Amino acid sequence: MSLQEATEMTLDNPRETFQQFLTSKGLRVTNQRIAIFDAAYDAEDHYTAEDLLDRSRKIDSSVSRATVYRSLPILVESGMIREVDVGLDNKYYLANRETRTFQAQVIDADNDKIYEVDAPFMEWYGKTVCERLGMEPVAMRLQVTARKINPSKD
Amino acid sequence: MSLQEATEMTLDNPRETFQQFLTSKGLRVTNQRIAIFDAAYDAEDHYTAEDLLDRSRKIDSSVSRATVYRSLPILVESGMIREVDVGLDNKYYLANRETRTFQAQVIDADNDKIYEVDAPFMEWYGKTVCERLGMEPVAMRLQVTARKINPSKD
DNA sequence: TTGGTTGCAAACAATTTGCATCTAA
DNA sequence: TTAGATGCAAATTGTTTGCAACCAA
Repeated sequence: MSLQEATEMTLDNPRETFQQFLTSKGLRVTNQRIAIFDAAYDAEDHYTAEDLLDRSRKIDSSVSRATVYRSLPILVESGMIREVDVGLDNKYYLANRETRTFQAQVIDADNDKIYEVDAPFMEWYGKTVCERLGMEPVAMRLQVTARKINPSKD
Repeated sequence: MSLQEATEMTLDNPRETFQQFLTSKGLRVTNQRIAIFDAAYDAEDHYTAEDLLDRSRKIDSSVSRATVYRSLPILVESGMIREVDVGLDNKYYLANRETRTFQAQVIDADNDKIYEVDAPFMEWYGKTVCERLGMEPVAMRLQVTARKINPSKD
């Protein structure tokens, strides 16, 4: 395996990417941070801080609630997960795997389940809205609360 | 003044409208609720529950924090005010005067100031996003965090 | 070696609730 | 008259913080 191949492999491995992020910021690579990262990046769906604590502890039982809360902003800043605050009781988080187009959230009004939906031209739309105020978008979110049209089947 | 004129006047008066809402729901018209309503509907800008408590107390000093919190959902349900949760530390509220087109929120990333902006075709867009999931929109929100393009002047 | 990191428990801040009292209808 | 509404203070919930012990670099 060439050095170049090794480098590429490394960059393909999300955990390595996260470790490099930590190092580049002068932060330490601790067992707890790796356990929390693995739990956070593996998850299929949205999760709360408390969910993440449970999942992290299955990997490293020493993980504390405080460390989860202290790690979440780091994970978000690294771009490996996204934060989604839809105004429910707590904030939700989500692994940020391939997605690059803008995502909208649809919240089922009957069970608070969150769906992520591609909304590509949202980007342009947000920019338009900002222009009227002489501003430029830093982040944007379309959030739709909705209800199943035919609730016979759930 | 005819009876018809009197009725029209009544319906034009927001406080009367709110009182009628209370009565129609079998809720009592109390001094505190009216004071809170007046404070809430008069406000020019967004406000928090705590802001509203201060404003209400200037009208009726007996208003308690608990009553403000208990009244807010009623005010929202009456349609006289709107709730805007942009994921900042607390929820914001806003008098809902004439507006009928869809509103987007632009949050200044530098000072957390919230701007309400008309976004009429959002309505259609939200519906489109929902259709893919076999749902219909109950409420929707476009929220854009943005920054002044030329921050020389604030 | 040593400054960043951790777990713990206490602290916080926003909101909700139990209860005795009050009051609109 | 009486069920709904209120004020107060205590409780709850999600999150943050101070601090002594710990450990990655």
